[in-house]
Amino acid sequence: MSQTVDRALSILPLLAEGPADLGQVADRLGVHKSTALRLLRTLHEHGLVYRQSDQRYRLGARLFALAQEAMENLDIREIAHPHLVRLNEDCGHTVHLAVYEDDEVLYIDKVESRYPVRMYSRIGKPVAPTVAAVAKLLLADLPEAERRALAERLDYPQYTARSTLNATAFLRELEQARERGWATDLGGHEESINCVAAPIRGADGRVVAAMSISAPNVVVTAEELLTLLPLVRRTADEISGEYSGRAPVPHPSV
Amino acid sequence: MSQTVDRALSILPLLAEGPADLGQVADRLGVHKSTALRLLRTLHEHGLVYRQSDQRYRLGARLFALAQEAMENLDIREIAHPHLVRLNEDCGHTVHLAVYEDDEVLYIDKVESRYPVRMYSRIGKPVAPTVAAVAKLLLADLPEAERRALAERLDYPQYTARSTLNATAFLRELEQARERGWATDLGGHEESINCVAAPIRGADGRVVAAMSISAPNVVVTAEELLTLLPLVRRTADEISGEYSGRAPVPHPSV
DNA sequence: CTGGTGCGTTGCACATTTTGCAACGATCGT
DNA sequence: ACGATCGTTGCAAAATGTGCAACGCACCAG
Repeated sequence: MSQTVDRALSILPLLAEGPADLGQVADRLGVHKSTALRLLRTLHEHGLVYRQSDQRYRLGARLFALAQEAMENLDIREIAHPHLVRLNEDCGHTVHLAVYEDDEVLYIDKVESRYPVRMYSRIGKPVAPTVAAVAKLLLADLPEAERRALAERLDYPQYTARSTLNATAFLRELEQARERGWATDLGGHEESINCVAAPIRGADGRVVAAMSISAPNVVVTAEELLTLLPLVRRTADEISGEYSGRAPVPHPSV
Repeated sequence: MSQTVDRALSILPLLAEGPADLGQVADRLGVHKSTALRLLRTLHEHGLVYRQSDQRYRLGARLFALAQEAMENLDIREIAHPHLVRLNEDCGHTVHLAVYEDDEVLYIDKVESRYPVRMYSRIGKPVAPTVAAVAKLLLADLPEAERRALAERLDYPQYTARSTLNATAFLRELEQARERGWATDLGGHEESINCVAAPIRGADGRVVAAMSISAPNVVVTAEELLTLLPLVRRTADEISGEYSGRAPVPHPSV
């Protein structure tokens, strides 16, 4: 807990909301203007913050570069990508890859169903953890204590009538996902969108990532989407096998 | 210039190279392990750094989220995107959107080619400033003093036989780009890839971004690509108009 | 043209924060 | 089971960051 660094880093989410001038930053940090100035200067030297022509500050270019490099270093992503593309070619729907990290679930790769890509557009954005199919699989694999603590800590926004209601219901869903080895989100986030997801496991059997197929009701019904489940699970298992370094892996004995 | 913050931020590019343990971080920072530990802890609390299961550190999730939000707040990008998509539909090639910021040129949007052969580039990745067509336009608009200083400061890697040779040649290219209002990269970065680019201007006439079409020789020759120049320029002008506020935009006049 | 207001910026003295040390504890491999 | 390696903690010294007050500058109104 370094106070100075803590203050400096607090500026970043603040600027993520939009550009701000020195006074605003100082106010929201609760420090003197001169202090805020020095912090901003340091951030600026590192390219994390940019000073636009009207002298206001906003997030800087290096942030993109860093996020980019970080992404490239995720080897699950490297390995999985060709499989995701192939799955997309087979079924035509949107394919997602997600990981869990520090109370958050986030997409790290995506293959669009519609146009030839606009990659990284939503990649990196945190996912609604209580409803997303991939989130259920990732959280279901946490140690029980942590899982329960997290379930209590989360909010349960009612995006739709089918959204997960509360911690109890959520834990039940996680249990089911863990037993079955797959999960769904049937209109829990957006009324007309369904997903089916399968876990990707490392050599030790722990879930390291999860992938899903998403499609709107207008294209395929939930029942039709469920028929793709074997395809998703097979793809996930192939990725698991490759990630573990071994040849195609057997079914996790459940 | 805050020493503590400076050290903490220096950790980020270091971890961007790949995961590292505490000792490695401390060594490369030139500080004591306990110091590095506290810095890493602070970064961790802010989600910029993640501690993986083997206890090594790597860049964290919030970095993605921040980069994401920063991207969404760039209104040039918002405005330009549909135009880029349309241009891509018309010509089929890869379309890029780039901005200049603090000595760096970087892509902030991209629409992939419909052709199987795609060029390698990534949103958020810094662009080779001495050869890229978009870079020439962006740098050509800098004030003369700054432009010359920058030209001297840059390296001139000889990616190919056609890469810009040195500062003098570069400044000449910038001058030409400024006069013509467009620029090209004919095999200057990768032997077989050509680009044509046009500038996007704000209400005051300053160049705020640049866009380009890129295509490999095997798909279209440089001459053929140049025939698309009017299309690129028209699209760029449309975006300029909309960005400047005086154009068919959602909100009517007030 | 002039006086005033709001903003970013600088030098400085104080003290709070950070630092390196050394010792502890855990984990892993032999 | 033992030693080596790595992460972690408390503490005293001091280096660093902090707030203050004054300055410069641009913009606006009188």
